[in-house]
Amino acid sequence: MTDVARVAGVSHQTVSRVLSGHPNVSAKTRAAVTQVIEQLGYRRNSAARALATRRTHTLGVIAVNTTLHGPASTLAGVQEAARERGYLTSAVTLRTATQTALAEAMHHLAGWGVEGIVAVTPQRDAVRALAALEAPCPVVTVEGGHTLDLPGVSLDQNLGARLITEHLLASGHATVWHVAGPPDWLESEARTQGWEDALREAGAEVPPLLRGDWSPLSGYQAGQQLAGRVRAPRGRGAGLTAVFVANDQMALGVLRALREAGLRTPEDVAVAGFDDIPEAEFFPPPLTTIRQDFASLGRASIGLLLDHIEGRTAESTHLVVAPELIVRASTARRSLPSGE
Amino acid sequence: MTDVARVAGVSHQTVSRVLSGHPNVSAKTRAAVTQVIEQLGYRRNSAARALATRRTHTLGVIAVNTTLHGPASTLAGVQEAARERGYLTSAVTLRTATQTALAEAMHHLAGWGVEGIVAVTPQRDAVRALAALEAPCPVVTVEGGHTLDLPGVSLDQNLGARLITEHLLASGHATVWHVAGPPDWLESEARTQGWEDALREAGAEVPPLLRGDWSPLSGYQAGQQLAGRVRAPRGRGAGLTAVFVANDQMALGVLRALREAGLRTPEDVAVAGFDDIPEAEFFPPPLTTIRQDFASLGRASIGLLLDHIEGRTAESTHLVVAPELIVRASTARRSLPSGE
DNA sequence: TTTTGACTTGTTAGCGCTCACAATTCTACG
DNA sequence: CGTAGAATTGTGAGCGCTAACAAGTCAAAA
Repeated sequence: MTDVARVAGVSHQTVSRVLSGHPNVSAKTRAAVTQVIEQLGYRRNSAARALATRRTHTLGVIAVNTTLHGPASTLAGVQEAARERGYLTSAVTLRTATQTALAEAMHHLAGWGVEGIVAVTPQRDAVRALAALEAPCPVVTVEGGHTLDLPGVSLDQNLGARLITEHLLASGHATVWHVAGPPDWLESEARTQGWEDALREAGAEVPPLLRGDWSPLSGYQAGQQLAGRVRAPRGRGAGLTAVFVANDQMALGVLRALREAGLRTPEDVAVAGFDDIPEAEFFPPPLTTIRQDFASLGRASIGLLLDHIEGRTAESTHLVVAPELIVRASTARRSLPSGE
Repeated sequence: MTDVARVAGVSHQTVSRVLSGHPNVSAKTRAAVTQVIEQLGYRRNSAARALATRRTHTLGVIAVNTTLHGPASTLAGVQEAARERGYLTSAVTLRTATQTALAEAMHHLAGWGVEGIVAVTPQRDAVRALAALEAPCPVVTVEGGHTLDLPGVSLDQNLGARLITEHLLASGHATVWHVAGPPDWLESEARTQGWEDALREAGAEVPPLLRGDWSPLSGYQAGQQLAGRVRAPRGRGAGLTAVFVANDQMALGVLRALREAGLRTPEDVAVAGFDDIPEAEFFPPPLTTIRQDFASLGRASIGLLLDHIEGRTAESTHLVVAPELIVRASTARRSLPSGE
């Protein structure tokens, strides 16, 4: 910077002013300095800047399971939004969101002086641990629910589940079964709740719940159980004609199990998923599901976080994004209620 | 730091020495200082440190398409390895790897004083652009091929394709068709090459090439063409009994197209993929594929990069990792060659 | 006891930047 | 033409840390 100042024949402070876009610099000086900067290929040292301003302009991201479609897309949205607004992001990927792992991640980020943290931790325990941890900076959660007082953004999982369930009911099914995700995931619970609410409101019977762990394998196992129920039409499983699976990956497993049991989708059993992963359109058959705009979710979280950091009091500390129902072949309308 | 020094009754320099693990500090002093640090919850300011040492301990990652399984896993590996070695990573996600986008990303990272960059850019043009760009720091590529003089790590795509092809030939197929990825992707070309080599070595006919763009949709379209060939057994398509698809997502599309055309997998046409995405095991039918250890790839790239940065002359500037063949139902052995 | 050398600790000067303030120049009006 | 007020530029200090050197301490050898 001193070099630039010398060559341009001004003080280092003037160079600094040009770089920061300070208004009180004459057009002539600004042009001259800009040209020298260009010519010398000078770049302002961010460490020195951070030291002097006490602002690192760095944000941290803590995420679990970033190899999955949802978190990965969210991450991309977060990064992009932060970059646009002049911040550096650094992500820490956790295998499991234990209290210690979270604390360690936060410690790591804090060591680098991050000014804020976006936590993509959709598990109830993780959010609780996060709230318990005294953070050295503002924290915003993505899909963290709003039970605790952490600000955050989330998708209206409940609404999504209702949309799916109502769609299936409207397609002529007497009721809808549900394969839920792990009970400690907030998303999982919200989807289950939405499903149950929609059934009750429609006056439909609420069948027993099946659970998986989001993996295709667990969906497959749940699917085998479901297939068994269909085949034994007496008792509680009677009338199993539609299933809402809590995510697309498990739905893939369910579809396989049903197929192996000789059941057709959607003729014998309609199946719907949740997430709209890119593969969903090519499942056997193409899957009805709920599209989540993860990237927007990520962007929104950055907006919220920067509102906090940069002092704009965010009136709404909680943003909820609406989902979109994508209807495909796996829930094609049944012209005649079966079994009559 | 001054506070810590005051409370511990030593100079700030001694505190610095304790923090840096300098050997010449008496055990007693070290213990005392450590305790005060603990007590005050002191954390060394990384900006000041970077300013004084002229080392930011920050690495940049440039990646395309991070929402896909491969890049996302690689990213996770990179991050983890860097964190273990005391570096901060910052990722920039690009939609498309154009020269300008790459330059901008590099500029962004350079502005933050990154000491090295890992580029996950598997496209030929991207690597070329990267090589042309004069980087402000060492750059290591992942899946960037070794045609240019950028150091990097990659998986032996060629070998993977050979394994698949040889497996299919060994299963009793006269030859193997191939649905390739986009021609400007290095991975795509290497897989095509491996397939072709294996066929030639086995003395099998090399059928015409089909191409997709990695998406399930493009696989579906390719699958429709393939199905047409099977149905019209005169001419060049005769004997189409096995297909090697260049990635699992396209394979999903191919499977759907074949199924819709009334062809059974593997009885009528065997299908194999590449990548081993988590869903592959639950495809209809479970997909034979090549498993890639993306996380190790990411870790290896960090190893290579730090070798460069920290001055250890890396003898091998190019690492190649071996893939693993995963055999599943989609290529079940055919007991009798069909059509005889 | 004295001296030597190794070990331990303290002192000073920046790293490259921004902030607050001082100094200078320019503009406009009486 | 003089001067207030604004606009522009320069000066010095300091952000929190480490590198290099200086100084002090202690043990063992002479």
